[in-house]
Amino acid sequence: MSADIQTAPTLRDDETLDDTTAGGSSTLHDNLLAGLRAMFMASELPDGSRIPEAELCQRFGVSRTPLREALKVMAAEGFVILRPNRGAIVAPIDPEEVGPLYEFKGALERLIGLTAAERATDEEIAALEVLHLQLNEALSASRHDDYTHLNYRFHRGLAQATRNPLLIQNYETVQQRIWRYRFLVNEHDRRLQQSFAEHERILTALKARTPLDLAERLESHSRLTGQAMLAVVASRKLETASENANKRRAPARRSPNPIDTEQA
Amino acid sequence: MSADIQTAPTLRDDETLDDTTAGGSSTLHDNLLAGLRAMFMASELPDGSRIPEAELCQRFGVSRTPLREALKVMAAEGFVILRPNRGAIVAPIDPEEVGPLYEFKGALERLIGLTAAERATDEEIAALEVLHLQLNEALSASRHDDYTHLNYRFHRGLAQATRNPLLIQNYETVQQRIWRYRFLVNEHDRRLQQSFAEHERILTALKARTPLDLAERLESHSRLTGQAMLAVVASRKLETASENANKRRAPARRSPNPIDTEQA
DNA sequence: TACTGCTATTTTGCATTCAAAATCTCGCTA
DNA sequence: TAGCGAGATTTTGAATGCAAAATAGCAGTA
Repeated sequence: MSADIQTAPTLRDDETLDDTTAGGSSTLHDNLLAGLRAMFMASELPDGSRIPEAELCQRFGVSRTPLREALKVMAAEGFVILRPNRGAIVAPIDPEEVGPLYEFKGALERLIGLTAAERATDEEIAALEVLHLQLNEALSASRHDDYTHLNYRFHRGLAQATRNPLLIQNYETVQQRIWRYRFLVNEHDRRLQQSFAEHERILTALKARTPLDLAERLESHSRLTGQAMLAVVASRKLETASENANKRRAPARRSPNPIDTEQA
Repeated sequence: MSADIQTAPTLRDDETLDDTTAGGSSTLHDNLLAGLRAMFMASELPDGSRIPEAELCQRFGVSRTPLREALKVMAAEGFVILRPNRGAIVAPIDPEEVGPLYEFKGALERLIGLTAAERATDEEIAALEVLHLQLNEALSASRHDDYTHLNYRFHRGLAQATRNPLLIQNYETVQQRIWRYRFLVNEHDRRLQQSFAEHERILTALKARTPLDLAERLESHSRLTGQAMLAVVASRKLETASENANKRRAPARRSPNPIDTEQA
């Protein structure tokens, strides 16, 4: 009866940590939720766009009932906005939410640092080191997209090392919400170099298992990234302020203009 | 067209801060969600008990569809556990989750302290002072239940002063999840006295608008409460460990045995 | 041509229905 | 009497149906 023991205590790559359905036997609803989340992570749906129930039903091959259930959950998590009688839309990209998002994330990072330093297993630390090496490779090769993905996994791994399910879940959600704004900072080499240097120190603190130190470095890392994003948002805002004098209904769309401000 | 301006900037008492449906026109689903949350706050459903869809449908006068939608959301928030094909149950009281819950809450408290100290309006501070006075009255009169409710509102008010919607929402959820465990500490006068003293210092720091100080006091206040609960949990566990040698399926039910350990 | 108001179509919210799964009932056997 | 199993009943998960709301289309007017 016992499942095979080959479940190594390393960082799993993709998983839908949905603690809501005990047992794990997949209901249609849960698969849908996973599928939708994947779509969001892949940025398949343009932000602000209406979510056509019918279309998605087709795509996933289900009826409207389970789809709508999934959308309600996504709405509760902030990825979707439900307008009564007017359909669901992908939560619009809103520069205003970057601040609160990072402020909140900072608090979680700190807790992650405090607890992961003490609770991470040696295996987990080793796995994080591997990720760190891959991060370095991606950076050297200027594979920015890889870097971003690896970075995501690195921080998720750290969160998981805390053993606090509530923290893990909430951190994951925040990460996913921030994911949509990554274009604000992604392609910029300078910030990436800096970010990697911060990771270096993070890993050091983790290996030293010094909670306060790790907490401080994680929080700071997050804050710096957030500030970099906000700087872009701010410049973007100034830039579009004049343009939008005539053209209504144009909420700061993405364009290749990431970061070139000082980061401190 | 403009609604009346009489919406004073004080702390509102009861509200269902559900940012998920923009606009605010109530859908059945949302009312349901509010109703269910109210039921949970009122502890109307015994923990671990099955949630009879049919019954609740009757009670709320709706069909199963919107009810199930609401349950999915509650499940995502951790109040309900969905067992595929076997119905939903009220998330069982689990002493194991008190630790993670408070650990997480601590991180939020800290952020609340840091930000509320700077962002609270004078009106909000005044409103919190009023609550504080009422808290005092309740304590003096040994109206413990009132105290607990006022305490809930006090901390919610503080959270709202941060102006961070994400923080406000998550804090509210955590508060609600902890609410179910309040019996572990509630009726005990000693902890209440201590708690009130801590509030005194919190309010002082808030009025002085000293972020680090307020953060430290809030975090500490939360930690102490959490520790008090955990102490009860621990003693409860010891106590029932022997009893449960024979009687299976008895997950530490409530009984009048709150706190008498040192709190520090 | 730009705007208003009316009708047709689509989309949404919810109720109902239906098949599959789980639970219960009760007789049978050891 | 305790344990087991086949069938009936209940409950769940999901599809479908239906009324209300919103949207689109279009004719008429200024």
